[in-house]
Amino acid sequence: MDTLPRYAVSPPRPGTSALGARRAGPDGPPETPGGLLARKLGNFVDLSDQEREVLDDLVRQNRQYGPREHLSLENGHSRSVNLMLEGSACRYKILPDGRRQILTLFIPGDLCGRCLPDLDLGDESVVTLTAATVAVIPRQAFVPIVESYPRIARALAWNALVEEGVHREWIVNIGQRTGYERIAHLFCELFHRLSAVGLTQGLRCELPLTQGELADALGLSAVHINRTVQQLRSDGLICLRGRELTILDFPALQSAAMFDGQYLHLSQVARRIETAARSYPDL
Amino acid sequence: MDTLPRYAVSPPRPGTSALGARRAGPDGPPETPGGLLARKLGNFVDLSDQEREVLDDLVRQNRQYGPREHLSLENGHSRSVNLMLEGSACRYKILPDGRRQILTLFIPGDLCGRCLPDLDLGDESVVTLTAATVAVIPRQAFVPIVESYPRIARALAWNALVEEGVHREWIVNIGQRTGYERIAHLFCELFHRLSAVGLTQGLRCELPLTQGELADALGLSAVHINRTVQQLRSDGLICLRGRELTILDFPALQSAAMFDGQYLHLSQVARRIETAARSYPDL
DNA sequence: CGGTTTTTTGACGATGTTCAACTCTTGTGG
DNA sequence: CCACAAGAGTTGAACATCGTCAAAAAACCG
Repeated sequence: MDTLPRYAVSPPRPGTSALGARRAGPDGPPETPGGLLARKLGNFVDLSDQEREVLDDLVRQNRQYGPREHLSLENGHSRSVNLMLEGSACRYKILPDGRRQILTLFIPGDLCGRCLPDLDLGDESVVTLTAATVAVIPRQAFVPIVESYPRIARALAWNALVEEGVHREWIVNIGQRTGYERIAHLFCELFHRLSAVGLTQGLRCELPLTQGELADALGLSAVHINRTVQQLRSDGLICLRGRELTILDFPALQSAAMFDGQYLHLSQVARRIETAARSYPDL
Repeated sequence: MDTLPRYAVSPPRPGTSALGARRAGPDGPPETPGGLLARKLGNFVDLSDQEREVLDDLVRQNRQYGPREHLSLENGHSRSVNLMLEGSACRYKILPDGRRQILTLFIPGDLCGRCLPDLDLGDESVVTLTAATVAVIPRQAFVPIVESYPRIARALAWNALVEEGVHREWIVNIGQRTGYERIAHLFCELFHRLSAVGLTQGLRCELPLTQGELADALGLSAVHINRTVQQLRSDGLICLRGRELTILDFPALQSAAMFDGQYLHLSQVARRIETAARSYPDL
């Protein structure tokens, strides 16, 4: 209800983010671009080395934007799918009077656009939130892969179903939780997802949104976001300086948010975070 | 945030509704049970008579609950899909402290549960909101049909995509619109969807939820729903007596809600409603 | 009818918004 | 390197929206 969609169509915006500078997450070797997709899908299905390679090729063989640009990504109606490699983006919708609702957040590893069938998305659009690199993969390129590799097909289908599950969880979040709980919940979700692609260190990660964008994602005003974040800080749950988010007390944050990560289907990640939370009791 | 999930698991509830008593909608012949599914999917793809028959057989050949019972429908994790024939149902999720959010409303013609792949839905559940009749179709039964009838396959896929689109629209609705706008928007959506399956007469339909359930669907309190509905009444937009909803001024309702039915992909319906709105300027 | 659910009402309080100004940071260009 | 501009974060005060509690009235069901 605040920030007007200034970047609705395309004008670039000064890049600020280092989200995506993945040298070596605490949990895996440095990645090839396609490795990111393999890692993401590996959360849903065990992939063989060959299958990983197929995915890697898929990404390598397709056009890739240069690093760190601000783009206005095409929406799902187009003939291609965007794989986020670095940076973050969102899908949003604006009401006639300018209010904007962010519908989906995309972080590295996320596919924005459905791989197989897709519909005209109407008045929904996609823009980057930070400087970003994306691989643009024609939808057709998925067809032979899906036909020859049923496990990849299944993983892609699951990926889409999980994305839906996230939407349903957002409905719960916005519909039922207070501002305080909502923010806590989004932080939990983001941390889990970032961790799944190796973009966290300990209990620290980069928050891929400004407070104004948080407001548009959570259905709150930017001012209220600010005040509530301060509340979270003074309650000792998080430390947020600039874009750097550190979770100081993960159990407390999760319980304040009534967060249950089940819907993300990232169970290994959940376990890893739990141990991290134990080993970094404070910082 | 009000009504606790009294029917969370199964206990039946006195049937009240006549939703689904479709003799002959103003827009089509009396239907066979499967005709309802054909009509629904026909919104997305033109179906041949043969394809309609296939769908009809699919429904006829599979177990069907007797009319007018209250059921606790299994959620999508199960091996079957529920086709609503009469009555209404919803998918919901409850937070640990009892707040409930309704995620999806099902009306006749809706499939509750994905036809092809599906995931464990976690802590989401489905219950009927009124007495209902559903056809329980094993997921496997779809496989041969999808393989032999690509147009049906496409229609089913579209159906799923539209359902997702509805979820995204609900996020916008709950996140950005005021209570007044939210209710108006849901009324518009429901009227369109009911009209698509022939469950409206002129500008009248049966509202398949109580005010308390509306509250849980829209993220408002039941009291606020009540007051806001009164506002809608006194503004001359609707007439709501019991479960009977009459839309008195469709253009005004739509514009108050900033409703754009595009996301429902029911364009023929939208046109039909428009003419109805002209021919029944008042009642 | 008699009990139950649903709708309605009132008073009060909490949560969240608006507007406007100010500060801080960050990136840019001189 | 510094000055500057622009975006982002922060603050206060007034206000609107919406929730809670409690109780009554109305509608509905068997």
